[in-house]
Amino acid sequence: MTDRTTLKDVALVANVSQMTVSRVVRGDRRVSVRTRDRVQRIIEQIGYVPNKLAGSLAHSRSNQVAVLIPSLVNNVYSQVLTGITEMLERADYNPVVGVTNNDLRKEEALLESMMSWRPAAAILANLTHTDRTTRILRAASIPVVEIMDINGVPIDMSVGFNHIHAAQELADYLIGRGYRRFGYVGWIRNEFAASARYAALRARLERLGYGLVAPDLFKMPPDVPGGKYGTKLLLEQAPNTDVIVYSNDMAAVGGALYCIESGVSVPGKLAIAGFTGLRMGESLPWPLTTIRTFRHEIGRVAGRNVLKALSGTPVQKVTDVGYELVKGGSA
Amino acid sequence: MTDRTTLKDVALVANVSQMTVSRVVRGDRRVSVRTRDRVQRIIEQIGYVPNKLAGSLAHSRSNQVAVLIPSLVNNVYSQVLTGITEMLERADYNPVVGVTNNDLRKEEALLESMMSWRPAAAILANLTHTDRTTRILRAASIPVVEIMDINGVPIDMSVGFNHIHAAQELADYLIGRGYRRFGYVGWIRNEFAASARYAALRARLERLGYGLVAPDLFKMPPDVPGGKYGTKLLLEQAPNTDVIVYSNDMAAVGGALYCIESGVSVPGKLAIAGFTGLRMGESLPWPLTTIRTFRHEIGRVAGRNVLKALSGTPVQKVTDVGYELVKGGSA
DNA sequence: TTGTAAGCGTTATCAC
DNA sequence: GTGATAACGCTTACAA
Repeated sequence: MTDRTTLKDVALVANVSQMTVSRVVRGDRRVSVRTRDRVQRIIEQIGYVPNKLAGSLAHSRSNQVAVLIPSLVNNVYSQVLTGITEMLERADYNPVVGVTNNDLRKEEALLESMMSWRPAAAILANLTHTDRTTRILRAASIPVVEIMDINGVPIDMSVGFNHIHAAQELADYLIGRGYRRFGYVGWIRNEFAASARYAALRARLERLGYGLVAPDLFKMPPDVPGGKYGTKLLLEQAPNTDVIVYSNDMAAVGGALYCIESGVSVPGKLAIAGFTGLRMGESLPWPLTTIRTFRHEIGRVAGRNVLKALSGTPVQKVTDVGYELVKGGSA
Repeated sequence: MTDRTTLKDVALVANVSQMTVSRVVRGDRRVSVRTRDRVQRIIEQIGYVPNKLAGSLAHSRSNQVAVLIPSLVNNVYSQVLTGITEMLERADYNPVVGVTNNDLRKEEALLESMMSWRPAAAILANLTHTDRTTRILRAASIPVVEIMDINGVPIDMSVGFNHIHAAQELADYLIGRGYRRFGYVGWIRNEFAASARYAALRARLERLGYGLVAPDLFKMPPDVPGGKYGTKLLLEQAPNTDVIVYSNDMAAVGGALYCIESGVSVPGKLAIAGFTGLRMGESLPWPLTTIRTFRHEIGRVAGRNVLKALSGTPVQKVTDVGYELVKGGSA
């Protein structure tokens, strides 16, 4: 409705055919240097911008990638998205972003809307989707990367780490350190990965005969104030707790602030452990014991896998970027 | 290359013309109820997904909005982006996201790439751009919203608040509280809004005869560890400092943690003030004095303005969503 | 090296 | 209400 300049306009001025201009634009070799230079100058002059709607339609393939993430407020996903855009931009792919708010129906609806753009690939979070979502993705037969969790069978490819192993390793470490009375703060409904970790932690502890006190914080966002408040609640409910595991480092920092403010000695009286490995945790008086995860790396690998798959390079189905148990001073 | 089902396929099965199917898909009233129902059933059955590449080309108008933001790691922008997507999704517009890393050249390059998709509108950060960026946007004659800063003349519309006023108000408040020896921690190069605030703060203080000590932290990210380390440096350099202003709340929390760890009493010995109003600041032993800004709201208003402009509703050029001085216990 | 012609899958327009 | 036809701006496949 605006950019009225088309290939034809350029061609007219340059006194060549549209095809020649098209070739110049796409960097096709089969154009004489003289012609190419002249056409390029004219393109600059009249400010021609290629129309990829038309291009992709004709080519029946776009350079857009559908990206569906659960949340942007959660720092983890912004870092993942940063990694994704970094890689995609290099190859001139544009991410089309949708935020699902951990709602599988919304994921489905957004995906459906995005599929109309015939994206070249799709990246989405977790391995759990509605049947319809899965069907749409399968039918599209484009590269699909499911990120964060690798504990299951991906539609096409998955990139992440094993949340269950991570939770178990943390549990074992804490038990090894002698903690016995566990508390948990910060789970939020519909966060698949967090739920999986919580379940794994609880299962591990139960098998070994230890309990896990978790106040009903399902609706509480696992951020700093939530962690602080949750800690207060938990300690009121179970004053003997000797270690609290938080669903993420933000909540753990909140717990740390509660302890500092209330004079609860850490880890002497109460130990604290987080999950995610935000840089913030390193700044506490005692470095936070946590599971460091590689969010940025997950994004980058997801992006790279998309590009590889699009260029026909074979890609491994499941990529485990791992995690790292950080043995801090807080537990 | 995949979804071979087109309008034609549906039309064939339904025994109507493509136009009728097209009307049904777009919810055009001028189709008999019977035909509509039948066509819709068939669409469901054979799993037809409209191709918006073709649609937008014919219609010469897309439902994509180009969104260019400086960074996703900075929580502020993820919140803004969340607000934007929320509004756009309601009207079935998809955001195409680019991350500029505060680099105007990159902004220009990304914009150029995105313009090929003939976005219906564009949202980008700040009022400073390359000449080329401005020219491209002007030439496109689509709604353009510049967010965060409103201190200047927008290309089309702007949504944000006055960073200079905010910085001045904070300065005046702190001076009113009796602080005299100011320190500053956390500015990062190329962050236009942060730079503007720093400059305004410094100017205000100088005019009133007070100095401002700022170690060379330009390359240091204004996050929690950066704030903690910067505070240490600053106090080594100027031990008499009685108040430190941080470029954002993350850095301020870092400063707070430094004080807690080193036994520096706040605000007795040293006062602390942040900027942005993250929830985290409320969890410190003393609520953080800060300037609360409305990131989510900025995003929502930006999105709403885009939708309004696209629907022909008149929109005000400059929207000031304001800010709020939070008088906490830390200063 | 360059050009011609036939799509790509929609929608606008105007008949019927 | 419904349908035929011409765009939309580009690329593919050939031809020259």
